[in-house]
Amino acid sequence: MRIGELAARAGTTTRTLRYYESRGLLPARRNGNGYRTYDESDLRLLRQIRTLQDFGFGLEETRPFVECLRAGHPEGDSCPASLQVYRRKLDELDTLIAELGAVREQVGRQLARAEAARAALAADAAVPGGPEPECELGGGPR
Amino acid sequence: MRIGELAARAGTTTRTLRYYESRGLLPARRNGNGYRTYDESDLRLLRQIRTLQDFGFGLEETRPFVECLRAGHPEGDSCPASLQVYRRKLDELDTLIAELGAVREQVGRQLARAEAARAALAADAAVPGGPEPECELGGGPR
DNA sequence: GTAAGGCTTGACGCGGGCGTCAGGGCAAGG
DNA sequence: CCTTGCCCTGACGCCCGCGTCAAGCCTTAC
Repeated sequence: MRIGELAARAGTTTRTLRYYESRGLLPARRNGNGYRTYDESDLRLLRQIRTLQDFGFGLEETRPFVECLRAGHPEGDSCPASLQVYRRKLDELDTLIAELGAVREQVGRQLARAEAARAALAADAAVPGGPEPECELGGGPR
Repeated sequence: MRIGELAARAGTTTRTLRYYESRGLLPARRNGNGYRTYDESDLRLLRQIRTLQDFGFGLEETRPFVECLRAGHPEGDSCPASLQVYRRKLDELDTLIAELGAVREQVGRQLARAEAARAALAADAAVPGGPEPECELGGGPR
């Protein structure tokens, strides 16, 4: 199988495969005319890489899985190094999710506060003698 | 106030301020010798930008807040455009958090599955006549 | 013969928010 | 006069995973 076919079968591009090879992740044999040649096991490695990438793993983080498969293990995560990557990733995810949750809460509070302030302004404006509108209020609470 | 002092007072760098100016976010007056000159209101704008940046807002997303302040409003989020940015950000955060949560779950399941598989292997190995260990099991469940 | 479609390497672009270096000016103090 | 310390502009670097263009070779079909 040549590079185009492998790329198509894995739902990626030839550029990506050459990039992986340049990183030493997915080396290829060459046939007589210099073309890269792959087999089914390469497809397996590639699919492992792609799955992890979709999970947000960096390329380097996929390396233990690939090496594990190449070592003949049944799954990419059959080796301790892969499990370590899983655990690190879980920690990272938990930390990140917690941070994002905190930010979300803060932003939500800011929004609520700002909306309340605008509502108060609008109420004042509706009262005779209240402060005049300060700006283009076109997009008020609708 | 010159650029160095403003940067120090906002806890950032001169490079950052020049970058903001290049993006049109924080323009500066110039004094006789070409030095940038800022006042307290610029510090206010800068602090607004930095706060939002810390929340993970992109620079462009801070623009409505800055313009709102410059228009004379009491807060950067006193204007409808800023509220819209808040809302978009909340949506983005919710989406992202949900995605990360899903990934976290998947990775967690993969880890559990892989660990169970290794435990089964270890158990087999402890049984006389079981399959021989396939690899360096040094990092088993500890 | 030639056009097509796949393959090769090499190299630049991108996005975001700056860091960092190069090369030079301005003002004050010893 | 010289140093020190601030300021200036311009430009390249970084991170990451590729996209995309350039220029050219191999093979097959017509």
